[in-house]
Amino acid sequence: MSGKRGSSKKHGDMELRRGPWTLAEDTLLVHYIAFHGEGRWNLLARCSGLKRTGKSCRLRWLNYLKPDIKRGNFSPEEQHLIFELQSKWGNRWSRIAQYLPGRTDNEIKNYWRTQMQKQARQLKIDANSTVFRDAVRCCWTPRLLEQTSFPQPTQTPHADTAATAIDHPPRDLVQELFRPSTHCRFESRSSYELSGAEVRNPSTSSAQVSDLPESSWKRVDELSGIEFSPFHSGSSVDNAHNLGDCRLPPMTASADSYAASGCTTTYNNCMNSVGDSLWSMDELYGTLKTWMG
DNA sequence: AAACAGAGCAACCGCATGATG
DNA sequence: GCATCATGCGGTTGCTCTGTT
Repeated sequence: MSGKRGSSKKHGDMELRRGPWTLAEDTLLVHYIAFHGEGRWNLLARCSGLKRTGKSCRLRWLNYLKPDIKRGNFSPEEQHLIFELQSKWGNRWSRIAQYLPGRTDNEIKNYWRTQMQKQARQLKIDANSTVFRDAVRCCWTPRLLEQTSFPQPTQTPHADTAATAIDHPPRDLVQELFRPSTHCRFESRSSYELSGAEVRNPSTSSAQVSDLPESSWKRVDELSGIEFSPFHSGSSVDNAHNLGDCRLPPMTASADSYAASGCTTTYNNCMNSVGDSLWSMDELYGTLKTWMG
């Protein structure tokens, strides 16, 4: 990147400030917007007396000063929604942010990078890999669901209506998004290879999801304006929703049998690494046992 | 207590897109 | 159709804080 933060640079005849905003600048910006409203950021930058670019003013307002911005940790609902929507859409942070009222794309982006990629690092798995997504879906999702209660939305968002504000994502959307996790199955043999490279079993990969009536998924589309059909195929992003059938080695099998099958690394890494972070070991074991009956 | 490392996050940049003349 | 400007988005940087040694 050219230029360090905190320095200033010429813009026409004016010396532009950069770097962290001061309280005085914040106050000035807030008051200006209170009187003149948002938008026309370059004009705002010139007329407000702020020695900042319009871009900088906009960013500061949207990411920090705007009154409805929510602060603090992400709730389980929010965490799960971020995961699901990122799986679906990739790094479309502004789009994802539309479904998390009060959260900014920047905040979500930072959250994803720090939290998710930290988990992936600990598991020694690529955060973008199917292995990691499956691990999160099967180990983390149920825990989030336990902690989750979704009040009815006050308004339904639409993918093409960026300015629509909601208090919560649509209940049906969330239920459908979360549904695949309830279909997780543990089989006696892992379909994963070492080092994060995965081999999926195409014969069973969507069996559980396919049990769902397609109409229910279409209903979600109508409500949310976004496509969550698990029946679509094609891009990897779309395929991320075909993961209703999660495969991990059974907990009761011996280590030797895993070693023989050559698929212990991912699983062991998972079990050895997750205890101090996203998942607690006790809860994870409990969840796994529940699933296994 | 000091030094160091890593995480978190605010802010910057380049690029894409849309609006306007 | 083209040029210019404004706005928005996603990737990246680097400062600050916190935990560890």
